[in-house]
Amino acid sequence: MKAKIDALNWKILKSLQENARESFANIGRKVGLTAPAVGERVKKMEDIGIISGYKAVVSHSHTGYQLKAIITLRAFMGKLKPFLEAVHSFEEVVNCYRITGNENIIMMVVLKDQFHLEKFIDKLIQYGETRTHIVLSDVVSNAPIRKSDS
Amino acid sequence: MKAKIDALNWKILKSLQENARESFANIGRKVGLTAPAVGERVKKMEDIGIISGYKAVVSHSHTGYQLKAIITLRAFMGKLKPFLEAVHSFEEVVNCYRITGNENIIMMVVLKDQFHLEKFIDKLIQYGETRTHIVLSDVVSNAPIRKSDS
DNA sequence: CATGAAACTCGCTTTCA
DNA sequence: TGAAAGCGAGTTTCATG
Repeated sequence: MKAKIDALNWKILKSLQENARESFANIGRKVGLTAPAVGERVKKMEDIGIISGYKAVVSHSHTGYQLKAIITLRAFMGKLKPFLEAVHSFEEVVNCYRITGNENIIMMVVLKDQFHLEKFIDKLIQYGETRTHIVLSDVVSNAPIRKSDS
Repeated sequence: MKAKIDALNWKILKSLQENARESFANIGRKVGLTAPAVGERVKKMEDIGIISGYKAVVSHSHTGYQLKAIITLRAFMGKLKPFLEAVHSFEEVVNCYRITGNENIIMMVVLKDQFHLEKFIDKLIQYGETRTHIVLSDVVSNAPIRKSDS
């Protein structure tokens, strides 16, 4: 689980979180290593699981999903498991977490418009009680993990 | 805002969302294009804003943040703006949204342990009333944007 | 298509335990 | 002395005009 990450690896992680397509040669120039050395360190971090992948960030608004919402769900008796299985097939759901508290599920969803939202909520109603919050603006979006100043 | 994305571009987006470091040549083989053709399409999607970046996904648990929480904030009078400025400097905050409803802010935070959580909540108390939900498990994590079946 | 750059492999060297 | 890490050269693959 725990892994010692030295200062050089933190610099590499910073760079890859800012631009995952940056070349190892360029990263090497910034951190003071040769390209193969960077490649080796990156591969090791992938193997250990520190780096779990590389994703292109696709704009929701540019792909037709203008509306974002946070929806909490308080699942009915016996309906939590069916929901957990079904949620993977809901294309609207970007993030979904099981949480403690009165509601057991919280999810971030993207939608085309208010009609789409209405239809989506209707789809959820069989699983439990929902509460919906419209997202007015993104303040912080997937901030990079930085070196913990412990 | 809205941009026509054809089937080929959706395939390219799918590939880049699965692995942002995949070479254009490889993507080309999968979708039936040459490398330069893929490069051109990708560049255009970057210019338009459909692709807004490429990020390495770094594991929270492997970097010392074992605890995840969702915290809502109901800001005190006059404290919302100061919070919105300060939140960018909070390394614990991965996502933060302004939302409608009784609470005006919701954020996803990563923490080292329960003591870290306690300290973080103390830091928030000056801005408003908080409500904390511990994340028990990730059900869906940054799901890729797929073609809307409209 | 052609050229320059980048990624991978390998063998050599240094360091530190 | 053995393991780990970086470097440099050579080859293959890739990006871009």
